[in-house]
Amino acid sequence: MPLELLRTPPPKERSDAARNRAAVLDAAARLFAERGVEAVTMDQVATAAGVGKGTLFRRFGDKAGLAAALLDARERVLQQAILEGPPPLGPGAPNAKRAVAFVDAYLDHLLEHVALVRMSETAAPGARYRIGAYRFWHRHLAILLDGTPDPEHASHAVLAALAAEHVAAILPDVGEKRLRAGVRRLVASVAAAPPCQEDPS
Amino acid sequence: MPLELLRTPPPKERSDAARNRAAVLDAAARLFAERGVEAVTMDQVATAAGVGKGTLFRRFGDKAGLAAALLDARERVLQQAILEGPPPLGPGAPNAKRAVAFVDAYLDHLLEHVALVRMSETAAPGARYRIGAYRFWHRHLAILLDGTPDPEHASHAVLAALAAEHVAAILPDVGEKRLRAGVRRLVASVAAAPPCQEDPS
DNA sequence: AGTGAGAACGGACTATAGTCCGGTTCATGG
DNA sequence: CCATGAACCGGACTATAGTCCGTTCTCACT
Repeated sequence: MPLELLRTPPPKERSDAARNRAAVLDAAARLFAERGVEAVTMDQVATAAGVGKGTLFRRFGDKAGLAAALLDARERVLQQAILEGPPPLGPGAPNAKRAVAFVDAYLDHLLEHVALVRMSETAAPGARYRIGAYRFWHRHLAILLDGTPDPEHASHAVLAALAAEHVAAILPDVGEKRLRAGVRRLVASVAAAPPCQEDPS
Repeated sequence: MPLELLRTPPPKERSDAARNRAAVLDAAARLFAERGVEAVTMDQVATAAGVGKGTLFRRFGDKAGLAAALLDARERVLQQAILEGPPPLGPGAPNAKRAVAFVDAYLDHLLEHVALVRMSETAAPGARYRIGAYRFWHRHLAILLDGTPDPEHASHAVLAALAAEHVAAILPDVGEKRLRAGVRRLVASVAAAPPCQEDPS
């Protein structure tokens, strides 16, 4: 028995489970695209997928989890580009340039799926900060902001300006152009702060 | 808009309405303090106040509105100190100093009522950006960041790092000390950015 | 193939936010 | 003091997220 439990790879997914998971993702993608994420209930997703609510929730946890699952593939593309892609997004460029490239790329991703990302971040309280994706972005940015006094906090602060809720709220006010420029400027000034900012009260 | 509803308007408030409003605020304050904001249902508030649910919701709109009403007095104190208090929070100090003083004071306020502010900001989607208080903070900070290329966006970005959701999430990670220092540094570097940051790609 | 353990299924069930509308109470003018 | 309309009251009602648990299906091992 102990030997069985030690198997590192995930225990194989049952065929019915796989079939239902695909059906749910398929139905959800279609419904969300048709009617908007907010307007679709979990009951509707379950019905459209030909699946019970219990199945839906056990698989994805909650509505945020379902949205996250739909975003998963896209996020992985971005993560891969960061880890192994060409500079300046990938390794090889100076940190400051990579940080700017990251926020640019992240905004591309975000603006293409605002509603979905927003759902994945806001359905549960504090959901955003618990999902693996956030951890990844945060760690990456913290490493790039290495020269600052507190890279961890600086990274959190920049990501706060990239929260879906925040972006969705200010986009109508400032527009995409100013938003992009503003975020670039933000990350640049945060990264460049220590050398020029010398004036503790 | 809720702010409008909270000020006793010119059209005289009926005596029974006033009595019920006071009873609700009283009961809500007590219950929230006793059991935590999240754990208290609107039904419980209504019952404890000796009032029907209809009354509760008509008066305060939703749970966010109730939380905002409870915070109203405190917020006004801070707003008053900003408008007419002594420097550096009030008028008279240089803008950069006032901006730092503002985030300090705002964090004092926020950390004292995280749960309540969080509820007022997150109960409804996008609630934070619609309530009058946010508008006030944003306008104030934008004026102080006048020298930056886009004060409006810079102000939004700093406030993003002060969102209750964000602060509540990172506080366990970084602690109050680093949080305060990080935010101070953020606003300082944002305010100081244009003179030192010279490197458009 | 037969079989048993356990994972997956699904729909009834619960909890809670927010809505609705008929009945009641207040403030004003006669 | 009484009539009257407007504003307010309150609890039954709706909608939806999320849970529970008896039943069904898969798969590995005889």
